[in-house]
Amino acid sequence: MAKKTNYAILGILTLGPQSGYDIKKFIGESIGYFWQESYGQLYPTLKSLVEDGLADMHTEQTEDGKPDKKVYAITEKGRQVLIEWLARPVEKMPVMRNEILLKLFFGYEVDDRVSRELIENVRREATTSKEQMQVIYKMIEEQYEKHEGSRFWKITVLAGLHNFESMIKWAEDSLKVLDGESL
Amino acid sequence: MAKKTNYAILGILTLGPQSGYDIKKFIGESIGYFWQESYGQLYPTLKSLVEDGLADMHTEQTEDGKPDKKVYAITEKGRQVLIEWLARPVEKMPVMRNEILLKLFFGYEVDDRVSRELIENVRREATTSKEQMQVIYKMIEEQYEKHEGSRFWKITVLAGLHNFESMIKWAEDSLKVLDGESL
DNA sequence: CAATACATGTAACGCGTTACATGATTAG
DNA sequence: CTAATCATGTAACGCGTTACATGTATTG
Repeated sequence: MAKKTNYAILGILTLGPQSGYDIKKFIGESIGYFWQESYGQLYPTLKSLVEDGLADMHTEQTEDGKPDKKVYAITEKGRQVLIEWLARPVEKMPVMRNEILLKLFFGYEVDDRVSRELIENVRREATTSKEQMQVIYKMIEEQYEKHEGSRFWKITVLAGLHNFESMIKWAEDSLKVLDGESL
Repeated sequence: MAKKTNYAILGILTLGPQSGYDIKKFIGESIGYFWQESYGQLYPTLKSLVEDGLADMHTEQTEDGKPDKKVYAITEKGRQVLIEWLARPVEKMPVMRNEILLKLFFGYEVDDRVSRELIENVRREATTSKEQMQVIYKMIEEQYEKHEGSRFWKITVLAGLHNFESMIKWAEDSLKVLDGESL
């Protein structure tokens, strides 16, 4: 049960019974900016959750030619396993491998314009992402205020917001440093 | 040559000929907060770099019982491959999987104290890391000002600095949101 | 006396992505 | 008419970590 995918799925199932396809879609529309799953992980994991008694499955007929929809629901045991994981402290933050920083670190090997473009690209993308985060934040405030999860969802969006904000500031500072200015 | 390890090693070799052991050590003392390599990757990759003519290797006798030190140096071809990679735009930022945010997202399933502790832990660790980054930044200013790489190294340290700063701010804001305050 | 630094390497394992396989329906 | 959406799944592949294997010298 070490694999995080298990817990991600169990967590999403607390929001209601749904299919693998639904889960993938939900991820894309909510936690996608800090978590993702592929079908190659999703479907086998759902199967194993049922085998371990952490989820139940029942099929739903869809009259037309589509394959039967398999709807999964979290069990009481599953909820307990999830809660136990949530309460466990995070072992260690895995050291991210940041390709952009790696390239910048060796920037002395190339023309300054190469590094400058790299940084400006980050600024552009971070600016767009920040705006999206702001929209999502307002959406939660307006549409999910009553939901028991709203405070927690705001917190995760806030993380993205602060992160992209810091990237924008970093990009601006970095361009100055590139030009030889001292901060 | 898709594997990033290749370029990381080639980049480090631009700073001078060195062994696999040296490279690992260098990573730990410099880019370790955004890049890491294990011996399981390092040694086989070094071998393949030599096979591809991107690096040269010669052994150095160490009189005592230690194994012969294998010193690697980047070749002209290796430098060209590195530069070509540096100039290539970053394809896509790989979506990080952030376990802390995943836990917080499902915070409604547990007592608030669980989430609060998670956040306070982040703040503590980020505070320590930020201070370390500040020390490193000053160290670069004082000891490497003359090196052609200093501007680029400052930029990468700045990224860590901004990142940890934003995590601290996020943690503070999040604790307020947890208490029901609106931002 | 134990742990850490020095020094190199391989094998096994697990996780995660991508590509493949299939096929109907609906929206542009 | 073509692309996207709905819907499930498997197989292959690659990357990266961890554990194993070996052995000396130095530092605390």
